[in-house]
Amino acid sequence: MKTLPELLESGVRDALRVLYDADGANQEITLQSTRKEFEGEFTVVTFPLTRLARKKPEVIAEEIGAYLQGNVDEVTGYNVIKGFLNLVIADRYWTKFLLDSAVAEGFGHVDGGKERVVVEFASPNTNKPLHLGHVRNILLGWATSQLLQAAGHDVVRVQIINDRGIAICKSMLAWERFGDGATPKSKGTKADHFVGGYYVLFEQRFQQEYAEWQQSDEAASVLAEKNTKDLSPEAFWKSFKNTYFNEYSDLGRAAKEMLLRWEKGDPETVALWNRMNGWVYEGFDETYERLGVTFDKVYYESQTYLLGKDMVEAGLDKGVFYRKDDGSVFADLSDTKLDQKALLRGDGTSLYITQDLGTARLRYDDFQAKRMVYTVGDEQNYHFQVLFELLKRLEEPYANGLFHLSYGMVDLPTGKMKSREGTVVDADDLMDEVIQEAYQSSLERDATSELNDTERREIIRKIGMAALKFQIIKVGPQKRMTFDPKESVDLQGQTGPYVQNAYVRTRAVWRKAGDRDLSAADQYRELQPAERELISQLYAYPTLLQDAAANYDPSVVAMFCYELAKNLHKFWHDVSILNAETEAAVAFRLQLCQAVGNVLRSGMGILGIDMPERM
RNA sequence: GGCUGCGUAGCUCAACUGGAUAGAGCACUUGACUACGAAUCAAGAGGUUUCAGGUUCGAAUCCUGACGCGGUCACCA
Repeated sequence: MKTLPELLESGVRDALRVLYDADGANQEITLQSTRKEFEGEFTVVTFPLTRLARKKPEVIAEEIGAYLQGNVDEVTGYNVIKGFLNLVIADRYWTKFLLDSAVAEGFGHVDGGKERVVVEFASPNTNKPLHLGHVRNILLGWATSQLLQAAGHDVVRVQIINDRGIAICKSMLAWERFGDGATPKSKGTKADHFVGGYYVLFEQRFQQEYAEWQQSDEAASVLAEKNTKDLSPEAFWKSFKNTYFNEYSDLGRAAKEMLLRWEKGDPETVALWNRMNGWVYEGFDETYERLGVTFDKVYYESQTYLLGKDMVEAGLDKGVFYRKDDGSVFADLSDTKLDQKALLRGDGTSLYITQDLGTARLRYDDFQAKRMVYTVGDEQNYHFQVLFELLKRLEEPYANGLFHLSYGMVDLPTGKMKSREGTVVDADDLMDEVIQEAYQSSLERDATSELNDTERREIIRKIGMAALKFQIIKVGPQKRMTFDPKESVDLQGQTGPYVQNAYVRTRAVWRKAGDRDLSAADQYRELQPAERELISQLYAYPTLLQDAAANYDPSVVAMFCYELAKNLHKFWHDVSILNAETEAAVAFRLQLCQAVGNVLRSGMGILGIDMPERM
């Protein structure tokens, strides 16, 4: 069966041929949904048709409108405003569509049959707990993976955890030296926070050591000798910090030695590393569960950081990379404005980018997916441009299916989050706060007072999480966003709870309706404006999911849910459901509530937001 | 500085990828619960889309330049 846009488009082409004897085959027909303030559901823009028809836009619109009304069954009316032809679709088309298609469970979703796609998101380091930045990443990545799945793809969810390197060694060293054998259990601290605490402790001790050292004779001579730019002592010491860590610091040396021992596979070091990372994963898993996300496979950098060298060799054989005299390997990407990029060091060891080459291949071997999505912040745009270009030059079979799902950083009202300044918003704290907010708000209402404590807590959790998730996902991914944790999140207006409330209304009316004969629904004839609005919006849902998936953009699903909820609220206000004038109207409106409720639950489900039955 | 992204109501964000009078929410003002749930609805006010040119039937959107704010420019990850 043809869709409405298809019907209307071919109708317009017919009209062009019949009315103007013009071949419209190559003519783009601009069709859009009609703006709220005008009557109709679809609009044809006639400005572009003036050349074919050789008439004024208004005249063309009038003539095509008349033609469509006369020749296309689904069009029962039209109106013309300037060059815009607004078309009114028949009530019986809408009622049939609702009862035949839209009320069905799973409406809008496509079942399988498409490509397999790997979606990577989260991908934290193990030295500190998850924060607000990770939250955006995780929500975005999860929603996108759900969206791709709803659009019919076979989705594999993965993350790669950076579990090695100097950072985790700092935590290990601090724990070893200052920890007194404490464990998360003995301290009663969430395990990843426990480990993160030692990372912070290391930094504090290091700063202390550095400050003391600055008073020494050695420091005085370093200052005299190396402060060539004549900086103030404070400024110089700030810029000298890395050098100090690498060349003078006891703690720095100890951390680096630990890293070396780890790389050599020293059993004691590896055991400590396993123990501390194990704690971190325990904590991460709790946070992931609270956020409602899961992974099909977890990769660890400790297992992938040596990969990719063979691909570099292959690239050398192919002649797409070159080796310098000192033994280092480079790719010349200057023809694509990406400059020269190092792939192997002079000593033959690999780099970040090398590892990513290898990991891409590894994933392809694991899943045979020709599409892979990387959910990573926009600070790494350049990195991924280079990575994808390299994989293309290596002629990897999946090279054309790679997508960097880039998103903007999350700022606080006070500016950027800085771990040094302690302004980082912790993920677990944030969730606690929004749920607390939802709790306060629920105290002012009594809609759930007949439920027991467990049930109420569960509802409040759903409301708080909906507020948080919706607030973040509704913003387009590439946009940098400001998030105010103090005001936590709103529960009214353009929010998750607002959408939930619309859903809860559709459920409440059904509870009240009880068992009822709905067979009269198809006798319903004259649609109210609020009903037409809702149905034509439902009609757009399947296409919207496909478009959103093609653009990797869950924010449009969020905005759609909001608009649908808004129209449901208006409908609720404008018409009676159970007290409607006829039995047909009651039955039809109940079905409409059912369909809207289903779509709201579906759309919000894609975003990772649960719907309560009451609130 | 090179490359790159962004600049829309007091604030947080939209604008179907070039279409109508640039829309929502928050905050502010004002109405609506004896009603299927008021976490709701209705109304008001709020704009030279940073600025200056250009392209065309038509520009927040495309081009050029200026100003402002990010990101990135390691044989780091």
